[in-house]
Amino acid sequence: MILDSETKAVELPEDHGDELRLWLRLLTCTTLIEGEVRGRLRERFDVTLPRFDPMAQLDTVPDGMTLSDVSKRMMVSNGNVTGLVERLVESGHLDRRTSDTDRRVQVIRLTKAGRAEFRRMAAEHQLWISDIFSDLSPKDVRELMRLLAKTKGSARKAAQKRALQA
Amino acid sequence: MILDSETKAVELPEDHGDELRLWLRLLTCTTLIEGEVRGRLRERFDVTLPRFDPMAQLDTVPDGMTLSDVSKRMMVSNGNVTGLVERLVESGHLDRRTSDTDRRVQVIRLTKAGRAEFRRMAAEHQLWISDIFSDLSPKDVRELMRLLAKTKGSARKAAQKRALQA
DNA sequence: TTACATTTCTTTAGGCTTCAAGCAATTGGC
DNA sequence: GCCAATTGCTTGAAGCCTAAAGAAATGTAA
Repeated sequence: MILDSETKAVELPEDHGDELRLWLRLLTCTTLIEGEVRGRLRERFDVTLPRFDPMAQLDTVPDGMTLSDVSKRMMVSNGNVTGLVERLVESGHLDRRTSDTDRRVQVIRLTKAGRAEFRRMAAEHQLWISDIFSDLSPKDVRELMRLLAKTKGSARKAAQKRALQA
Repeated sequence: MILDSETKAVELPEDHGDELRLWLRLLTCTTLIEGEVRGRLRERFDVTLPRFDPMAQLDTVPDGMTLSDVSKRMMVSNGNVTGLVERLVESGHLDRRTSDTDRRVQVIRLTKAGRAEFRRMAAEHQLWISDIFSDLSPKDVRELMRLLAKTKGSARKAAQKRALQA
């Protein structure tokens, strides 16, 4: 604590460089891994990462979910999902119908073929990820999980704070 | 170690779920923070994140760099940078000229106005980042830096391995 | 009921991004 | 010198993405 001549606490201009460097490193890691996954998906299955993602969400449930659910889970805009789903329905991976109880709602789910294809891709995908992280010990993985959970919480809090101001 | 009836080592089907969960959490953190930064840049300065990024790269050097340098540092495609730079030159933030010694090379740098505007944005940007990570202790930050460095190395190694196969 | 707000999804405009192909300049053998 | 390979960048096609506006259905409350 620094005190000025009148013995009041004074704010020192803090250094925020560490956090910035941390953010840049986080971004580098994600970009690197995402690019690697994107490339392998294209090479191996001729599919794009944006097409893979909604299928991954839908594979976690048996009876489909709404467009809003998918867009929230993927953290992308609604309009984006509309287009992605359109193409995935077109290609036969997804099935789409209007909800019986609320005609605004579109329920989408994997077709049988879509789920089968996704499962094949997901199995390899998981091995790639495991390979990408292979230098990390189990302890590293646990510790990283913990710190990223903390980061996620902190980021959400900051986002919340801004949302309330607006 | 598991041995089968003939006393040879046997591979157990390993569980790779932890790494997958780690990757998803990493991705969530990045998406969350990126969205937050994007939103604040737009609100506060009416600028997009993709326009901010090349300026950040160019602010680190006094005399500009080549398009290739920017694209490598940003880890995006060459064609992408061509378009971004085009718009930033258009808006007066960047200055662009052909190299004297190699006429294929385009050297770009911040204009005086571009640098001034970037510095204003960067100062706030750093505070946002600091705010976003504010729940993390200095020790957390150091530890996360260390683990992400390890992750980066591991990912690069995996990418390298694949590049050699192709 | 009527009016208003909210929710869900689509549409539009504009910009971002990749991949692949292609052009021009340079470099490195020979 | 000459040719082939490489390097630096641009272009074109397709798809991805957001923000904002709008349409349709539902919820709420006088």
